[in-house]
Amino acid sequence: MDERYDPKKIEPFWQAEWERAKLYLTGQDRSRPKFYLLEMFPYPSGNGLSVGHLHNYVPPDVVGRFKRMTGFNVLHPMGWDAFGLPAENEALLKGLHPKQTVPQYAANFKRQLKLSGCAYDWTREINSSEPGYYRWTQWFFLLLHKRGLAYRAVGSQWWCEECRTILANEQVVNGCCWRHTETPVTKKDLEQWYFRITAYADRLLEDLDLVDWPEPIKLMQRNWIGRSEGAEIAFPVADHPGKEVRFFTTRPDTVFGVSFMVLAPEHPLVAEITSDAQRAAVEEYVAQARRQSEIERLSTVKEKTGVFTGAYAYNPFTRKNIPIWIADYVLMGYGTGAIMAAPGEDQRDFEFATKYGLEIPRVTAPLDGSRPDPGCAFTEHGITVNSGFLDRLKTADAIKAVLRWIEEHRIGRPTVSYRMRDWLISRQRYWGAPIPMVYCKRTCGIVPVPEDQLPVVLPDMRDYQPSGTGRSPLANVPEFVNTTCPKCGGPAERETDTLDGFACSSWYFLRFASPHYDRAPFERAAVDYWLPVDLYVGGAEHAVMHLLYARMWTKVMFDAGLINFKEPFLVLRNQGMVWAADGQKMSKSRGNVVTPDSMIEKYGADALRLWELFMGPFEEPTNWNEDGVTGTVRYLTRVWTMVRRYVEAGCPAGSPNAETLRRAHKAIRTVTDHIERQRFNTALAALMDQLNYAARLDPAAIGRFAIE
RNA sequence: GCCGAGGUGGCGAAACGGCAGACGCAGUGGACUCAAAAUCCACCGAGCGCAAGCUCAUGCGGGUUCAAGUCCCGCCCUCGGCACCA
Repeated sequence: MDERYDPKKIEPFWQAEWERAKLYLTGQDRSRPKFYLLEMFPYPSGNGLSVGHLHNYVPPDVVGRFKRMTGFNVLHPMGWDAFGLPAENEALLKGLHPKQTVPQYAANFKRQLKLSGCAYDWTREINSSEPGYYRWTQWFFLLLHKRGLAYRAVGSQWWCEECRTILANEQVVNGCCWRHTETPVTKKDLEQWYFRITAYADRLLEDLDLVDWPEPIKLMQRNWIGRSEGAEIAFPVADHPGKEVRFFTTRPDTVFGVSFMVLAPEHPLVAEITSDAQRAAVEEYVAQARRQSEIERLSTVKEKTGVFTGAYAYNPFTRKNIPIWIADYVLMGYGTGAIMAAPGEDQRDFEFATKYGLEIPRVTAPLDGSRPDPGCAFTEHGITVNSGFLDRLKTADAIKAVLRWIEEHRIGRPTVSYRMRDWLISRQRYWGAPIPMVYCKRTCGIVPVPEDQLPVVLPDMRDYQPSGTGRSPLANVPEFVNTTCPKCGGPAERETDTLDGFACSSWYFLRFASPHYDRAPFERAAVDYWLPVDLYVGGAEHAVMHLLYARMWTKVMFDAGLINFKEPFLVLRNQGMVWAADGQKMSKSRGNVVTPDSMIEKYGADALRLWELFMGPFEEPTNWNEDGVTGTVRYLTRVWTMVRRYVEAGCPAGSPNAETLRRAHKAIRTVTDHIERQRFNTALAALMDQLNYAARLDPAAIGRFAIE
């Protein structure tokens, strides 16, 4: 044995030894308990992994090793989220092709993870951009289509001018594209494919109770889904027989206080009811609202604007005609795109009414008998007043009474509204799984590609730049586009949009159970054994993207009888973000990136790994600071020295005294407990404490027991 | 604006309502060395004291309790999320 602790000698030797002994292959003995450990699979970037990324991989790796050593069959795989905007944008920026960059970058990630001593079963490596994988992503599209959960619709949708593609709502962050955080998104009208995630809104909400996730993440999902109970009611439009304004409200008890109505500028009724006198002003306002980017809309959030349409609606409760306005504070995408305005009880309506001199009736009085503040709306529940048959009822009872009334008079019904919209999955981009649909030119219309004809292979294209016209670059490949209808054999064209990259990551956790299976996306028996994931680790930034989508797909598969569980990730933990030493994001352009390679060169992989654990609490954000690595190097050196003394003493069997035994047991208990609760920093502290004690003892006094 | 997380030594941080600061980093003194590095030993929140010890300390102000970093009420600050959702 060497004199000194020298990681440069030890680590390559043992890493080669692990590989030779196939030590980290997934256990196959199904009589053992299983543990499926998964980190969110990364998109392979040319920048390689930083020590910040490693904070996502090393602590879970410790859990995996711990579980393996305590008798579990561990599935701990790794793969590449290779399709989608991040990979394609990076390749475009470098003037390269993702078909070359992705495998190259993935190989580098793999090299770094191995260098860092992470114990993955690399025989299960997957890459979502390979036909053997995306074949099944397409298969899932067909499954959703078959189940009525994929549909095509025209709509005004978010468009990123940088990415030159439509984005889903979840992928718009602060009014900007999630990949280009400085580029405001704009609206574009296109016919697009959607997944009906809203059909799962209630189950996505309820089943959050089944999982052990960080509360803030659950809350973000609840808010994103945004369930509201209320009523949908229709008021007739005066002088337009048969026309009515349908609206959603959560406060039907305030109907007697409705003094005007507001439509979203995009509302289809606007063109039909606008009076000649108001037409010019209305059209000008609609055009201006359309031009506005999301950012501009947000920046003017305080000041309400709108225009009178010249039309009136009839309020059957007050039996008065009330003016219909348009305003961009009413959103076409929520409810019905129209509201009843109760300015006495809604602050937004109050501000609007104040600005445009509209009537502000008061129909809810505070419970304590005081008068509402005349300077703002009274938005709390209270006692209904000035409201005919609702007078003197408490808000909750008034709501019930109105619901009965509107159902009796057939002008409305109780209903539930959600903020979440359907998931728009068409991308006008090259680097994704082609949507497996065909448009028959003659008779059959939209036809799904038969399952046995999958994959619809992504054609090779040298020039894969997004066009910006709203059509995917695939539209420029006639051999791809022109095909025959699978139904009638007549001439047909393929769908040229590709699937959102988040489709790939909505089922990858299943693929790892049987990554090479080629008769279905997964082998049922393997999935029944391994799934759901027991510990899932990744960043909180995916709270309402990947995590929501993957939950939805899981429920679809459950409904289709493909799997027997409802939630894919039983336990979720978010590692804290590691910022650079300067408190900023680690990035090449800022020159503040620290790579695992350089750290390992200086201190060794084990010292780096321990420091990743010891830096601070796993789930807390932190700034990178490598001063403390000295401590973990020292710790490893002391362990080395102690073991060497023990070996030099001839490995005595030893006879530990009661105190030594007590301490050893306590340390084992603490370390076990803390690893299981992801308290890696304190688990290591307990080990250091134990070393401080044991290092003072005579080797003969402790024996193998305390050393181990 | 709304929702959430957090605020403890010079620094990273610990702490079932029970001796605040475990474990480390940095620092100070010592041993070893011609010397340095490494290693080992001791000290290491602030103030007073030769010392035993005393006093003050967990963002601020109140409260509950034999006992509060921890529980309750009201503020301040930092970070994260949502952002006119009717």
